[in-house]
Amino acid sequence: MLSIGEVEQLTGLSSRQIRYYEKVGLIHFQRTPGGQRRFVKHDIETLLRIRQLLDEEGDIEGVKRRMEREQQLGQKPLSDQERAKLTSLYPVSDRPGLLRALQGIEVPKPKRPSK
DNA sequence: ATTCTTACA
DNA sequence: TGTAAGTA
Repeated sequence: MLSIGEVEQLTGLSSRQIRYYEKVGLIHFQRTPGGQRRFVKHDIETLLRIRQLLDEEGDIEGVKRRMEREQQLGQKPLSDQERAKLTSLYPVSDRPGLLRALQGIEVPKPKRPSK
């Protein structure tokens, strides 16, 4: 599971935007007992999708309508091509890491110097 | 050090 | 949307 800080770093979205999308009901996240948000692969995809739709639609309502319609039609797994497009719309700090995260590969996090 | 919510130049 | 404030 990823923290909001890691998701910011990974997607280039601000924590403000992430929390706002949740606030308006476009997405919801799991919470730790302490109330902190926890993110999984699918959340990353959805967050990037929201930003993409927001650009196309202009407002939150437009995004909501399109997301509802997609739900009714059923979601399909992202192709490598769609993944590439989704991650190249905006600058991200670690695109290779983002691509791996979207494919479910564990992204190594900087840890304590063990040597 | 991080994250969370609320409020506002 | 950014950011400051006061917590957990």
